[in-house]
Amino acid sequence: MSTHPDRVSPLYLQIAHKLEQRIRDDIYPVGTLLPTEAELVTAFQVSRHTIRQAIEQLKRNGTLSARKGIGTKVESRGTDWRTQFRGQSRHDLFDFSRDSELHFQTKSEVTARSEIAAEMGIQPGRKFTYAAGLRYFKGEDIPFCWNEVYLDESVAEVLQGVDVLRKALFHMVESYTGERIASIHQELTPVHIDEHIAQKLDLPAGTLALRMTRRYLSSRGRLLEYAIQTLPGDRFRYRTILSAGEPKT
Amino acid sequence: MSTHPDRVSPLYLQIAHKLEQRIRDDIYPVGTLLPTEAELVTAFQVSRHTIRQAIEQLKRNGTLSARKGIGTKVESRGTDWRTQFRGQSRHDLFDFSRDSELHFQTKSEVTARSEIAAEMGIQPGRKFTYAAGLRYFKGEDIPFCWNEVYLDESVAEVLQGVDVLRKALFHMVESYTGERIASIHQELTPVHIDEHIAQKLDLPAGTLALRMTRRYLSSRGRLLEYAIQTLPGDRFRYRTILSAGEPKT
DNA sequence: CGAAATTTGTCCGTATGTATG
DNA sequence: ACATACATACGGACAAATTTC
Repeated sequence: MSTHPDRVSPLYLQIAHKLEQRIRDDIYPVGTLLPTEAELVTAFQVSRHTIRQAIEQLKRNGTLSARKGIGTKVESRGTDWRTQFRGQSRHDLFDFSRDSELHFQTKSEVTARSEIAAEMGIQPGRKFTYAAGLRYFKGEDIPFCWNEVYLDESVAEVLQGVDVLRKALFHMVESYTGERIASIHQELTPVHIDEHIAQKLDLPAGTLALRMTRRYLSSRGRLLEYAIQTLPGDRFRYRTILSAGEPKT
Repeated sequence: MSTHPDRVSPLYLQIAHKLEQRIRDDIYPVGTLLPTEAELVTAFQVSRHTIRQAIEQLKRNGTLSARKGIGTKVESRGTDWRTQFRGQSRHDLFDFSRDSELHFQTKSEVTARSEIAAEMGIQPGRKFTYAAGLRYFKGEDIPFCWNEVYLDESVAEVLQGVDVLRKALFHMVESYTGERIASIHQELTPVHIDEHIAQKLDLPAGTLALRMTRRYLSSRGRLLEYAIQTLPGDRFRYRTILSAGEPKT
């Protein structure tokens, strides 16, 4: 019926988000059991397959866990990006970009000088497009992160005319070049927010933060994108889940 | 050793393993496309759903990636997280168990009270063995990290009589129980080092640091070990590679 | 102790949507 | 315009683990 061809996210993701929300709202408190799959099927009026896909998502990031004969348990409300950033695979970066928006404030052409070149791990002198701005969660007014990006001149075009970014930038780079980003090198360090950024984020200077840098490399090892995020530490945790190959049985 | 020989693993896992093997054997070399799902269906004589479950597994750990209209690409030779503990740089946190030693200073029996229980994600009242000490790189005199460990009483024996730890504790737990640690939940936050720890590390109080917590869970979801590391931020960075291609330093 | 009910896990079949070439 | 290939979504059936009676 309502054939709305609007580019909506898949059903199972919509349901995953609704479940997350209900967990955050303590409708499904941590430590309790989720309604059974059958109940969710009738509640959401979708197939069991779709429900299981949604639950699968949330199991993967540690929000839920399930056991045969028992049910599905709420393990944490950790999927709120405001309090926990999960990172383990490219996919998590997609999720992150989809749930937030990056509003650029400045853009310029720069040449990497020695210090920043060393930080980026490249030879000095290469040209980049630099862009920086605030990242907001969709539907919120308060920025949660200061975001800087260096984009290699060979792919700088993808940012032309873009004021608000709603997708993962590296995915746009992939589409543009037709080549896949082969690896992403990520670093985390604790920092004090400097005055300039503190002002943007409306925080006192010197606040604790995580500084996350990512180097996006092509399959030939060329640095195509370098991104820096400054994440206030009182509101953020970086979280990963390392899981062994063989699940329970 | 072979305790449960007659337990059959699910079809999709068997297929996932076969695919992994073929990738390791260069039958499906890195960088090439896997046979299409339809071809795999006829090759393995299972439903497409099962093939997709197998591929799903391998996409999750970065072995495969897929794009609509194109195909499924072999990204790397499958590695579970155990192998990521090896072959990293000296400053990578995953190196700890191999390159460093943990010298315990205190050990005691504790009962998890509400605050710490909430932090650990368990019910209050459970008993643990608490141990804490300094971690040194092998051959160095200066400690680089304050390390605290909570060990569930069911496995507390592994620490008895141990003053210096040279192996990964969770490996010892696995050997002791014969059960594999199924997942590790890791969190990173920026902190100021408190006076007590600063003294141990010979640093001024208030120094920037990374606080890393790890929750080691059995396949049943039971918390067996909880570890906290406080890492001075001026000397350390947390590095990871997402969706790793070959890490050719 | 055993049988039944409950709940998640696995597996199959089918159809349609969407991005790519 | 068309074929290809993965993504999403529906349906049903039985297996395996657990709790309940």
